[in-house]
Amino acid sequence: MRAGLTKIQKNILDFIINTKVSAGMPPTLAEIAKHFKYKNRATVQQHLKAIERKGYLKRNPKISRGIELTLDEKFFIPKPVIGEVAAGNPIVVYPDTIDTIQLPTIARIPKESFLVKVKGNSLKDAYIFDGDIVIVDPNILPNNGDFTVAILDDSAVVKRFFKKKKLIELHSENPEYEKIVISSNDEKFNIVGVVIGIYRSIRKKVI
Amino acid sequence: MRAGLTKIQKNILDFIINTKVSAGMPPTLAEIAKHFKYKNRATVQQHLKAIERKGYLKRNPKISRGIELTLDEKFFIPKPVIGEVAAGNPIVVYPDTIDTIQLPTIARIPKESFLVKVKGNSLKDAYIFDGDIVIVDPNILPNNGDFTVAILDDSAVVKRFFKKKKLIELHSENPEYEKIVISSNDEKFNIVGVVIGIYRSIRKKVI
DNA sequence: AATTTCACCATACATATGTATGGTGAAATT
DNA sequence: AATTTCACCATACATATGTATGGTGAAATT
Repeated sequence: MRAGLTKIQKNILDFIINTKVSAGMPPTLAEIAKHFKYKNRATVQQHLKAIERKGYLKRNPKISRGIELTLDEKFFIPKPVIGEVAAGNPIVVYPDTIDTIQLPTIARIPKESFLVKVKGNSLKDAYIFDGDIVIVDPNILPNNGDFTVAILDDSAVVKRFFKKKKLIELHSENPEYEKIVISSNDEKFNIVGVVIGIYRSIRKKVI
Repeated sequence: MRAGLTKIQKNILDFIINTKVSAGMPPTLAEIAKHFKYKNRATVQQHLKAIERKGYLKRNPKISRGIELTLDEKFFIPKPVIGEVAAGNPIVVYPDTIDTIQLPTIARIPKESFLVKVKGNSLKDAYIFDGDIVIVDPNILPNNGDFTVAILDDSAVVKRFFKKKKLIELHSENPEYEKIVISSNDEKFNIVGVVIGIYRSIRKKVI
């Protein structure tokens, strides 16, 4: 993903995506320059030109904030957002393990919330399936029974959350999966957020 | 809804919402002025001030396009989008009938597609439930087996689409419901679009 | 060794942008 | 009858904004 972009170009593209997500609109050249501590906008201009040439965005000439993203679908993978969420603990995706998740986000969703792609069928009895995308709010605390995204030993899971006296239980919604029990102060355990919605792509193919 | 706003203020607010949906960012004062054929931006400025005073938006001073919407949730009801879709045939919602739908839209979704709220459980075997929101693309033609939104005698339905020789069949995904059979040239029948995704709000309550 | 790419810089410019101020006339309210 | 609100107008201004042009030095490529 993001093939062909240099490290700096990728950072700028990520910043644009993030600004769209958090501010609801793309940044101006000056805002990008300020963020990357460039002394002038011409540098940004040249980077944008390069990124555009590589096909990752489209510019609307003369229009302020006229940066359009041309990524596949409306889904992006904005590392920075995740960085904020899991602070120094970037979420690792184990591609072939059940229950791990991928972390994309959609162009415009509630501030600071983000999207997560579900792998595996441990939640199928709650009608959440492999490939579904769940929308996660990192700013609310989970109540018992809520679906939560949690980090466990460098892998991220979506499970139903139950807090007991000294333990936390993570339940699946599929009898084939056993519940996970962790002590509340386990350092390898971290709650990322609460699932507030799910999204599923339905059409098999566009012909 | 939109209580307290004058007709003109409401139109301006709707235009802002629509611009956010279609262009991915709010308009500038000049763009609003152009759309409403105002000779200068000061008029727009004063309207925005009034709309802000009534609590429907928040302005970020000095920032271009710095108009933030403060509406409940991220859901709006942008008449114009629907108008395009059902062209002169506004979708009627029968609140107590099974299978009818409501038509809201989300702040940022694929261009020209829109959202539809499902009522009834006729699609439950496809894991689409009462209250789910389906995302509809009006620009693709349905293939057999696609979920489609169709208008039938002034009521809108979400069903699986099958085209036979001279007939069109609309199937439910629930054995309790019979299929609907219409002749292809029935004037009271109209395909609105194809369901490309579903969205479900999951959290019961924020405490 | 020569050339290209990459990542910056400075400067300049037309125009876009938000904002401030003051004004007009009609309609609604007090 | 006096006042306020509403819906526009014109003009002015500082600064934001995208863009164009030309330049430097390091790294990568040919």
